[in-house]
Amino acid sequence: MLSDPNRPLYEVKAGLFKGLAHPIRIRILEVLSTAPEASVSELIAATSLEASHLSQHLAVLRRNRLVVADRRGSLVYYRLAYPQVADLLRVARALLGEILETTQRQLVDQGGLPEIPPVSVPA
Amino acid sequence: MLSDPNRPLYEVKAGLFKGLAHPIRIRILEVLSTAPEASVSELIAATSLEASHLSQHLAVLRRNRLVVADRRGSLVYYRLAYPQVADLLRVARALLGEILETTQRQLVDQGGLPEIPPVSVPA
DNA sequence: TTATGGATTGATGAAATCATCATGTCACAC
DNA sequence: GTGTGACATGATGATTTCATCAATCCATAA
Repeated sequence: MLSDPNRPLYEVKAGLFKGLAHPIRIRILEVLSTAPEASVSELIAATSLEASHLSQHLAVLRRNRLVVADRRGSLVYYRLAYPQVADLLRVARALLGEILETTQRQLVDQGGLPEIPPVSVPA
Repeated sequence: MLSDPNRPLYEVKAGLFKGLAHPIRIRILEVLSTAPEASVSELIAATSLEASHLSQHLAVLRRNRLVVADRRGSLVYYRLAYPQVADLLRVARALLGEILETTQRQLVDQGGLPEIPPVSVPA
């Protein structure tokens, strides 16, 4: 595998997922999936994060080419770099729904009552 | 956001991506996407990893419910926990293709010759 | 020019992850 | 029972990521 010509590709792909591997960044991308764009101020409002903390995560998303930014006047607007990012989130949500549902059912089947009422998957 | 009822969902979803955020694990999932199942020995052969190292990554995948294992005799067979995992990889590959293509084009447009010939996206 | 609001960058320590190696478990043969 | 092959788990340092805070940059207003 070390000499696999596709190896760099796996790295890049893993980098893509790495960009997604944080709740805050998922949240940011979800917001940008529902609106064509959002300024940093709007994102601060939507996430209630401290500016610099949000900015750090935006930098990660930029580095992994998941979002693009452009400055207009004194504000910076962010949007998804590709519509496929929204696709990815959609597929992930579908998979997640399956996982949660199955896990839930397994708990019930094992005799123990589910501790938590069936979770809805709105996000 | 701290009081967002969907917050735990973002965490679970991020956990999902976290499970994917490593080249080796991507590689493992790609192998399992093309075959209905594979034993650990077969995965060792496919990845040329040391047994315990592979096992660690398989544990991560199991914890994040991306694969399931069952033991038959003295061998342990792994397969994707849900077909949607393959979907996710497919969508990721499509997005990755876009990213690489666009990045490539931007480099050319900026006047510098691309250092690397156009990358194919077979994996 | 200075000041101010909006956003990013840099530096720090805490926390999680990765890679390696040693140990432990499970199934089967003897 | 012992031994062996096939995997998994635990412990360790090295690396990376996260969260917080201070400092900086950039655009506009005064």
